[in-house]
Amino acid sequence: MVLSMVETTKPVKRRRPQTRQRLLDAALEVYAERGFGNSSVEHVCERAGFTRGAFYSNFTSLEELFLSMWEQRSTQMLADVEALLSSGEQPRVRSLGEVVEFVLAVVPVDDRWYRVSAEFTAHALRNPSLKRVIAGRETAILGTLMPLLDQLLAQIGLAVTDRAALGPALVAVHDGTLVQCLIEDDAEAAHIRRAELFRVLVEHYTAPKKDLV
Amino acid sequence: MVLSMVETTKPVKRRRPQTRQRLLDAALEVYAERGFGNSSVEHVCERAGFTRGAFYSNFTSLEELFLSMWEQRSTQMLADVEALLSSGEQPRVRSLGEVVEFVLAVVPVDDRWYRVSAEFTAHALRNPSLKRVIAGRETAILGTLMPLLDQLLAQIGLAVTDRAALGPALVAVHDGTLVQCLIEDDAEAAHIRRAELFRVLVEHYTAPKKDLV
DNA sequence: TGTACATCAGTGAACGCGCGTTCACTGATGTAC
DNA sequence: TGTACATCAGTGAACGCGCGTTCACTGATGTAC
Repeated sequence: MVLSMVETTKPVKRRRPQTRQRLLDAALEVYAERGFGNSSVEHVCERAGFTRGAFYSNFTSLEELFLSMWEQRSTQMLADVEALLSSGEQPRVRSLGEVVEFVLAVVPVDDRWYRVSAEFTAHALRNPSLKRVIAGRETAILGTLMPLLDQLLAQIGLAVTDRAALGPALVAVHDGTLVQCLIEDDAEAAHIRRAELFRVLVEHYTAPKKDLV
Repeated sequence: MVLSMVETTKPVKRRRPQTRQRLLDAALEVYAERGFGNSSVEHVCERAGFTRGAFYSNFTSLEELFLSMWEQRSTQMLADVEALLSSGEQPRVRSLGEVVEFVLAVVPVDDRWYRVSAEFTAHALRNPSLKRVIAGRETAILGTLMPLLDQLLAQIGLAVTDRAALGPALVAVHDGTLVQCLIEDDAEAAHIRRAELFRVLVEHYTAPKKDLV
């Protein structure tokens, strides 16, 4: 309510934020379509509907735009998941299969985004300072998803036994199988294999709650 | 013997193959260092010690060079593994841990290669015809490694129960954990987690041989 | 074995384009009074 | 509420560079006789 009032009583005047956002959005599209290396300032501006000068008024380089876009999308996606968890209805699950099913459903699927992510990962492999960014993203993802997993597992009387192993394992399997899902002809089969793999892992690093406490 | 005779009685005259190879080798280095998008014909030629004309005399585009290099390295790596297996001494293993250890040791580790692979994967996500190439590589890798795995497992009285699931799972875990190994500060820990993950998978998709036959 | 000619394979100059980057300029928006 | 001025935010022309691509040329290698 308060927010919407602020929005209406303060109609768009200073356009900077909007311009920035349009450039950021255009960047995702252009990068996903052409790849980072084949994208130019011109391409992004054309897509966003600006001239090149507008770009330089908002960013210093494509590199900076790329990084900004990536960080914005990353944090936004996690924020979405957390909002879904805290405010929404708590899901009810009855089996390990349902646990995995729900977690996978929560992870958003966006071809463009994962295309860009793959490129970003490749980029980070050549850029030490970006490695930290990637590592930070992994930590953030786990920080959001592991509590959800705990909560779901608790419903069926299970608890994670080895957090330090399961976390990175899930991320690795997520990344590895995602590529397969995007590349293979039979995406359906790939998704099924993916879910099964998650199940195997969760099952292995999990035990009935009584045995722990 | 015969080969070496041929080589010595036929000293280098026609230089084309050598030139091609030097360009292919330079391509790997340049791509690994700069990324595909930031590499130019000029860069590759400079690295190889040729002028740009030499490039156009051997390839039609960077894209073609990239693909040639990738396919050459891919097939070479598998050929190396197979040579090691067929001619070399058969390894003796006594536990599942040793099986995984040996398989992982056989897979070559080359930072530059995996940097390029990550980029190639990202590239393939935008290029349908390359998806086939990636899928073919997965098949080829499994075609080489699964027999090895079978052989090693047999030594400890185990056999794979679900080939269709284990194969892609191994590839996914390989790719996913490799990125972690290359990106994380503590590569040692990442490698250990990696091996454990392989062990968990192999263990899950394996059973004592008697139960099968 | 030597000579003449043909082909191979790479050189390096030249051309032009795409695009990064800058910057004077301008219309829109905000502020002071 | 209106006017004058300041600042914001993007325009679009201009400049120059890197580099893709071509091509006439040349020295090296192979062939015929």
